[in-house]
Amino acid sequence: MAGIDTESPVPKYYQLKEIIRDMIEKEELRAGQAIPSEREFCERYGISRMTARQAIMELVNEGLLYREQGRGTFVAEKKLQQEAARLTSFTQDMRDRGMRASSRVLEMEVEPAGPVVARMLGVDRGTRILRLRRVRDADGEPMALETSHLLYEVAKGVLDADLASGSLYEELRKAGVRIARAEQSYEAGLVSEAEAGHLGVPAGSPALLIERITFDENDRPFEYVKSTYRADRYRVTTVLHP
Amino acid sequence: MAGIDTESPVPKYYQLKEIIRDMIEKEELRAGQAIPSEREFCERYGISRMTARQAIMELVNEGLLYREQGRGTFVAEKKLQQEAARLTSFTQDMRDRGMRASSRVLEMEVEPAGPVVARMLGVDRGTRILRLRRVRDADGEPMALETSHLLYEVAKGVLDADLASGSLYEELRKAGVRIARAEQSYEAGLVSEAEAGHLGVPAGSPALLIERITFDENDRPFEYVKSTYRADRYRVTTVLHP
DNA sequence: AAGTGGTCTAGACCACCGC
DNA sequence: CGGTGGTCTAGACCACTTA
Repeated sequence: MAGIDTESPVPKYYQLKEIIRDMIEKEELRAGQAIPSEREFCERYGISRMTARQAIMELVNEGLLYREQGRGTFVAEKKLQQEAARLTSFTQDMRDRGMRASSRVLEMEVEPAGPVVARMLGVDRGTRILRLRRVRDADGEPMALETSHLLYEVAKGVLDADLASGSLYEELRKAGVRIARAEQSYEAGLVSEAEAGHLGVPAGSPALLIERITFDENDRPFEYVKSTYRADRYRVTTVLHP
Repeated sequence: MAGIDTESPVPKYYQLKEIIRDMIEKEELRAGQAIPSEREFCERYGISRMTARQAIMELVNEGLLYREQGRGTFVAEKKLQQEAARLTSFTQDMRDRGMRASSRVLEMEVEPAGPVVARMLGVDRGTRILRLRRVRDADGEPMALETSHLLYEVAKGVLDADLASGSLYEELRKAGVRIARAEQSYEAGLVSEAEAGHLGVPAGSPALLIERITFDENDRPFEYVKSTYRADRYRVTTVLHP
């Protein structure tokens, strides 16, 4: 990417975005380092300042860069780049937190949907559901207790996968399920007697209860998950905008 | 908000943002409805198109509006607005949940920043801080206990505002503080002996602990808030994307 | 054809920062 | 002081939608 092609149907500001992204990816620019100034880009590529500005502002919005009045524009740290709440698997979530994820399957059964699960997944009561109950460990110690309810039609392709080590989402993606979005809720609760042993904390300890409904690309829910996270090991951070 | 004040130090594009936000809040514009065109705003307020455009683009980025090429710009549905977790005041949050917010001020003092507050706000220890401790009620019943630490330099303009009924953010916005983003974390915990009376639940009840650092448009933190929400009345929902 | 948003120009003045 | 980003102007041509 040597320069900007004026003849191209691709907008100039977009070409500049790609150029800057490339520079960062190739580590010509490192985290914390200043990128060339707006006026510098104008001269170098023969574009107007507003155009250079649009490219830079969009990258700032995406979290790749940050600006400081009077000083310059800088490459953001990786952790700042992941600001927005992303839909990730437990495996990826733990990796981001610098821990190693593993799992132990407690139960795995095909059963008819009960009233709650049927409502959450928008299917008739009695529809076949794969229920999967797992202890999720981080660095070998219990982090959460998780119960997934998957549409059997979707999940049957992953029945024989090794769910102890691998990621369910990884398996689903290989099976052609494209995840579009999820609705997730956070609530505080207490660890029950039944859960205490699996989580390795006393009953009555605080716990973060997370519920999630995951939708495929046709906006159909295919998974309903309830998790109990140990409050002493887990917190959620997000960035909010006005 | 009748028009745009050319003499004001507040940028024109930001004044226009406020005007559009107001129109939506007062339901002069409803979800799915088109807002005036860019050129219409230019004429109405005597500003250039790029300025009107900047205001609109930022509101699109924030999820309040969406644009369709050749058709116009429209007000987003509420549920779409909340897709990316939005930064709202307690007052607005309760309104969205169909409840009426009110507050009781427990403490309000100017004091030097301690080590934790100083670190969270990125200032020197001893910097003057306005500490505001409030019970936040929803429909007249306790919902949360909230302690705000505000930079005194920023907060002094709102000292005499009626914080019992009004929104702190509303007051800050009137005072010219422009909120850019916030970092918020969720954690589970238990209600302490000291908090139990204020919240109207027994000590040891589950509680959602929310911490927030709010940044102005220069990326300077000006507020650090710790809140304890009753788990039986409050849960947080967000939409995640892959 | 008229109106919308999408892109772009070539300037301008300002506030802030570091030297 | 010179350089940076922040704001703003008054135009321009384009692609797209709707009528």
